[in-house]
Amino acid sequence: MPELPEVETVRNTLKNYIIGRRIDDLITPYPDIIKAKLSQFRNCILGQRFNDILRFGKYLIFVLDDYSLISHLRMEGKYFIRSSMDEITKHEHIIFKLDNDVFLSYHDVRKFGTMELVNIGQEFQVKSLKSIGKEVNDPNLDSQEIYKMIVKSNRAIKTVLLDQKIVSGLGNIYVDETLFRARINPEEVANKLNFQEVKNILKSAKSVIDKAILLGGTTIRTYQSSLGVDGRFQNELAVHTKENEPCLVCNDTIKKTKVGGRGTYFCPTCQKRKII
DNA sequence: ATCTATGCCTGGTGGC
DNA sequence: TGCCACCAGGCATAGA
Repeated sequence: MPELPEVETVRNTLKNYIIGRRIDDLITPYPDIIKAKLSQFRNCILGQRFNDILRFGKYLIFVLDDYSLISHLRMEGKYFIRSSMDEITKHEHIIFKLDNDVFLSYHDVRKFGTMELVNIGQEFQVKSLKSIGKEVNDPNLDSQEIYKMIVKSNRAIKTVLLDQKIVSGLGNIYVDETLFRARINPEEVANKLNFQEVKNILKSAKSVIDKAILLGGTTIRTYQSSLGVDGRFQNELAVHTKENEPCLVCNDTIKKTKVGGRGTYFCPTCQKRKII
C-alpha cells in the first residue's frame, strides 16, 4: 500500500520521464478510475503538457498547462512507463500516450485508485484535500496543535494517526513502525496521552517517514519491481509483518491484533498499555 | 460533532 | 483439483 514515502518515490521517478511531455492520446480500458465524465476528462486533458509533479500526503498532483490531475494510488495503484502498448495487460486501466511515443500507464489490481481533474490552483478545493492535515514529516508541524486534536478523541491512537485530517501521509505500515519506536500501544485511547507522548509519536513518525523516503519506500507485496516502488525500507521494519518474531529491543514476541479493523503489529512489552 | 459500518475491488489463502 | 467463503485495506459516504 503506497504511503507517503512510496508516493514520493513514484513522483521522483516519474518526473524523469514525463516532464515537458504532451498528452497526445488517452486509452481507458477501465474509466471508472476517473471521477468525472470520461468525455469531459478526455477533452480537457488532450494536448496538455506535464509541467510538474507535486505530492501532498499520499496524493500525487500532476500539474498540466490548465489543469491539475489529482491521483490517489489507494491500495495497489502503480504507474509504468512503457515504450509500446501492443498488449494492454489485465490491470492497466488508464493510459496516457505521450508525444515521444512513450506511454504512461496506470495499473491497479483492485481498481481502488482515483483520478480527478481540477482547474490549476483549485487543488485544495476538492473535498479530499480541503480537509487534509499537515504532512507528518513537515518540519514546521506544530506538535501543540496536533496534541489538541488528538486529545479530543476517544479513538485508539492508531486510528487517529491513520486519519488524514489530523496528519497526512501515514498508512498502516508506518503507523505500526511509528508507534513501536515511540513505545506507545496502538490501542491506547488518544485522550489518555500526554503532550510529551504525542511529541514523541510525531518525532518517531517523522524519522520513520524521512528514512523510508531515503530508502525509496517499502516493498512488501512484490510481484516484480514496478516503476518507483522497489524500496528498501522493508529491511528496516521492526514490527510490521513480524508476527511471532522476536522484538529487536526486548526479545519478546511480536503480536498481531486488529485495531479499527486494521491488521496491527506491536511488541507487548515495549508497547504496554498505560494503567487506566 | 464524532464515530462506526459499509462499499468499492481482486488475488491469495485455507477449508472441505 | 476445484469450489467457495473470507480477508486485506484507504477513503468516501451513509447511518448511528
